[in-house]
Amino acid sequence: MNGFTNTIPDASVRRFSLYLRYLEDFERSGVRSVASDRLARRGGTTAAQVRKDLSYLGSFGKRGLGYSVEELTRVLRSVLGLDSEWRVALLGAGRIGTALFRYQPFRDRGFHITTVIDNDPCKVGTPLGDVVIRGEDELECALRDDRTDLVIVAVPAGVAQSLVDRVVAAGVRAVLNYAPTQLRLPDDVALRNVSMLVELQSLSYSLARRRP
Amino acid sequence: MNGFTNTIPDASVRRFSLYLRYLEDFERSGVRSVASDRLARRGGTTAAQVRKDLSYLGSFGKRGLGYSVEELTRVLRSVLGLDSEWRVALLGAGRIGTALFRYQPFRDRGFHITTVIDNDPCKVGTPLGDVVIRGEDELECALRDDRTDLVIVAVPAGVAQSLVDRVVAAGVRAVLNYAPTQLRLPDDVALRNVSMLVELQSLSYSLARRRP
DNA sequence: GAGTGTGAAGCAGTTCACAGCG
DNA sequence: CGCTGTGAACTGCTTCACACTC
Repeated sequence: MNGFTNTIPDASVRRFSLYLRYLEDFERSGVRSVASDRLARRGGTTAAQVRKDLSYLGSFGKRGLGYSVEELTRVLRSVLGLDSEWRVALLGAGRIGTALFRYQPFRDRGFHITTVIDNDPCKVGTPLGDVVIRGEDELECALRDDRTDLVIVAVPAGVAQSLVDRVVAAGVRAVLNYAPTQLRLPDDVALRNVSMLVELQSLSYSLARRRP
Repeated sequence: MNGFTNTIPDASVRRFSLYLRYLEDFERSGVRSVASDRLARRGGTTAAQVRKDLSYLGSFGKRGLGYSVEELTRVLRSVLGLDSEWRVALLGAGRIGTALFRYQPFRDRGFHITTVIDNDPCKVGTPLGDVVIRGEDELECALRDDRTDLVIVAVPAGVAQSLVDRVVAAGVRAVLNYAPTQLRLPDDVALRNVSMLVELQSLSYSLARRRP
């Protein structure tokens, strides 16, 4: 592995998150070193897959032994950008938004929700945890003042696009979208869609196939 | 297309959900007929992709014209199993669980949450919407009585596996997992994982790459 | 003419298999 | 000897290109 200018497949990056999760479990149970096939069994992949994924990051496995849990954890954290504290704005303080706001794993990983925006006048000015909910009209200045890196969209489909346009114009370069709509963004903005309905419907597809 | 015994790629099935969403928008705005490149532009794919996907379902486009919005909607609904009413059990009535319970798009699509299970004694016996929360000990009989087709897991990672083992033993064949853990299931049980952390971390990966 | 349906080509991610290091 | 790291083969999704139909 030349160690630079490589493009890591998206699928591998997503698996890094999973490996990290397992490694933290291993670390907690005092395991110091782990081989690719153990990681694979834990995560439902294959040993070759694990090694290929990790080889994108360099080569720090010990042959005949495996990977140092501590070292691999550190590398994955760093690659995934979990060394930095990311400043996150949450758009929408409805049920989904609130649940995300309080979701502990986000906080544990250094994602700090510093801004919450909602257009309901009853909510504006009230606190959500340690943050005061602000109105839509304050969007731009909130993003600027809080130096927002990343936005989580949890508003109804109808208003998502126009809000996100403003977010992008304000310079944010990463969007996690929970709204059930396809957002149009410039190419240089990273976008991830989480569609609960797509997942659920792909399950009902398998159920429907199963008993014809 | 021979119309039978074909395996539709998973990626296509997931796009079906998206196409359906767009078609419903089109239907609402009175559009009767839609060409592949219009669907593609709406969803950020290519026209060839749309046609290939739809060709798995048979061939009912009109050459020179496009697809009937009404017909295509009906076909996609049927393929995705949205004609049936699915009976869903929700495990975990915490913040995530509650938000999912009330999530309107699920209800609109015929996913009916008929059972809610939580192990918090304070919650057991209290209502969540139109359903009374039941204790963990009632899991098996609840699944049986309600003839559950599908289970949504929204409990902490630590208890997810053991609960799901019981769910599978009770005959449920589809699981939507929101718990941040890798579940081990028999091959004949359909599983979809939704990991909010994986998505968020893949965004922080792109952010970290961007400004080295 | 406009737009579908589809083999064939292209490409990306996965798996294999083995040389090489600890 | 065990397990990594990796080119090479493979698999499966995507894109292309064009014959065909309305």
